[in-house]
Amino acid sequence: MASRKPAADGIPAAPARPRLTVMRDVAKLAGVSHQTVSRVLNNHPNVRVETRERVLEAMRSLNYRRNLAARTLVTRQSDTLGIIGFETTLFGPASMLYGIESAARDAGYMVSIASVRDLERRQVLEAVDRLTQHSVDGVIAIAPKQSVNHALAQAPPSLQCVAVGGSGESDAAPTVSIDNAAGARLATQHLLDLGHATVHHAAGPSDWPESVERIEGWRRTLYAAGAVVPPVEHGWWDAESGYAQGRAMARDPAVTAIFCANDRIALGVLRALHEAGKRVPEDVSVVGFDDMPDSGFFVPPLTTVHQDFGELGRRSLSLLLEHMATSPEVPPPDRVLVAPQLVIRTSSGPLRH
Amino acid sequence: MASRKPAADGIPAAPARPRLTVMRDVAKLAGVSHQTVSRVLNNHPNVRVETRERVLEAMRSLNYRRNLAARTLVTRQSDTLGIIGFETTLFGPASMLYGIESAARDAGYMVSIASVRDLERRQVLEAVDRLTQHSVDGVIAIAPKQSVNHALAQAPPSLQCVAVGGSGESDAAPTVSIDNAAGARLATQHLLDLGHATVHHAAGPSDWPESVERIEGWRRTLYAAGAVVPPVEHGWWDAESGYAQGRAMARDPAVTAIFCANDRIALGVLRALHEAGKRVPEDVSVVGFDDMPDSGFFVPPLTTVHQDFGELGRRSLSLLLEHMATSPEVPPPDRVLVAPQLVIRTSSGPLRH
DNA sequence: CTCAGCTCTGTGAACGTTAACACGCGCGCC
DNA sequence: GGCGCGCGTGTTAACGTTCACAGAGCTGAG
Repeated sequence: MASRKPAADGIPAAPARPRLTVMRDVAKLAGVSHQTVSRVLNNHPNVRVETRERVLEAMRSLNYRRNLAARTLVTRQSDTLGIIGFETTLFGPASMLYGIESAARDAGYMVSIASVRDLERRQVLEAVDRLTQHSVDGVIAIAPKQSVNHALAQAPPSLQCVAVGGSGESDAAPTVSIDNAAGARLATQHLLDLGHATVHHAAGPSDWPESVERIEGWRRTLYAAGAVVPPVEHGWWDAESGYAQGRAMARDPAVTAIFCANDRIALGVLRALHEAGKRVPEDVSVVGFDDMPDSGFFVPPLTTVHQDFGELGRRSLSLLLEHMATSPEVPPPDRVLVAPQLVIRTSSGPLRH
Repeated sequence: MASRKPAADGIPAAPARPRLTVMRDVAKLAGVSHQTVSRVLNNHPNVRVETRERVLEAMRSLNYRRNLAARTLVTRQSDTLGIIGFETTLFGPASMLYGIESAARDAGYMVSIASVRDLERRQVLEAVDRLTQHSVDGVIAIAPKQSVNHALAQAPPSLQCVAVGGSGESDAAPTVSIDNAAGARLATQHLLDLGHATVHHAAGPSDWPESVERIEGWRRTLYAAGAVVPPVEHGWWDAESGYAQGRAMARDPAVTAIFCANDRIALGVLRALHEAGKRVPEDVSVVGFDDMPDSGFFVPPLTTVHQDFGELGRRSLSLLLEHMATSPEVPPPDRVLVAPQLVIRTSSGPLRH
């Protein structure tokens, strides 16, 4: 029925353009002007209910959808937000991405994504460029390294950006992140309260603000408690690095409590401890950071600091929207901190011999 | 320097529109018509090199960027692809997403994402609708459930879709997925070869094709080897489900080898085994599926079936592009299978008492 | 009664690009 | 020498919206 008939008249072939239904068609059917249709679409108040109803009906019967490209052309806004993604294959960034996307959808925005392989200025700038070219209305950068903020500072000033997951030290863009220092404090204090003389730290990379802030929080807490601050070695965010650090620590009998920069590192530490014949938590307590989906099923179930990545995404979106609403004269960029939460499972406990 | 001056003449305020640089400006500077600029931009052959050079120079000096919205309006293609995402917070889907996005970028496409909270027809259709409205040129659906294919069948026929990660049983769209049956065969045969009388299976959800195909591959392999096929219980894709299934299996002395539907389930199984005092692999061998980043650091390191999610993404993209290139008359949809690979670590071994 | 000021609607002109055609020029061929 | 043809370029008209106006009809105050 609905199949397109080959033009039966003299014309050899129909033009390649299928002629989609546009406002004019709706207008004609409803017996109004295209402008009235536009008004209905944009919820302009000054349309008689009766007229509006007629237009709506026409749109329905023609299965009309407005052409966003045309709209974007004239309004210069696309109802699309850009996300600069990094390592989005990992749980944390992937969750933020999801959180942002959900929130954006609820706010009526589409989301386009530009991943970067690494966080060099050039790549970030190129991502920004790709996004601008597709005329996004704003950008959220999953930006766990300083370099991103530097790059963002070079973005066209008309483009609103917010950075999520990084440090707030840049003045390039407002930032939303977990309160890493608070999380580290929670974890460290928990271990101290359990009676451990001090707490060792299996750290992340040295050039990631998240890692640095966790170290800082951990260090301060020890200092405040008058405990000795053991030296830290930096690693990557994965289990392999945790395993390496864990092996070293397992050899040191002074180590009775380890705060890991994230759950994956904790997984590696756990394995190293296991191989060294140390029991957790009887001999050594371990605490992670992130609360990945399965960390409750590590051996033993991991005590960890829970991050609400979804909340992070939502907050960053609302911050962006807020900044987009105010005029482009730059207000002092804010930093939003999301409070983390300690989840106590069985990998931490008092020292027992 | 480049700041906008307030109009000094009689006009009270500059119009809100900042007047961005357009083809006409470039044309004027280069002393050609805007059409020539367009030709340069689109690499039309019939432009004298000298002219092209002049235009390019003008574009550079004006920092011109073409307005994609206008281009989309007239060409009816946006150079943007849509992705329908599901559970993109998990490693597998997140990796596919990343793989698709990278491949798309290399092919000159932008990627917009529409997540669905669950895979009901209505939500999927709504996602398709959102994407069409933003005039994407094609859609890749991360579609691990049958319902998605059904929904896709209802999408406007002009919209090219490919489904990734699902079963190929639908005729709605071409599909690319891991060869789940082959993967299951690899795992099962490996355990059989190790000398186990039979292999138990910790399964995923019953309504996911991936899960069903893995069961099927496992079952066939046992059958072909003349081994008894133990009953399966379905669960979810997470460690919790694996833990529950693992506890039950730990009680059964006949269980000496367990093939898990994914690595997270394997993690739970490992924990259950550990708690029950069973040694892995001495008492029970365990094999997973996915090869998540840290499964090499489980206790013990997990033997598993490696999926190349990046390849999956690339293949689905090239399939989509291929289908977009051929005219809309629907060619019989293909199914592309990506071969998985067994990664042997230490969680599997011969039975030892 | 008149005129200002609402409410509702229509008309024409952007927006910035590509498509379709037209034109002038030089070249080779008969 | 005429003619056809390909090359490089310019001119004009879409594409489907929204914006800025203008105008018709009504209301109510002076």
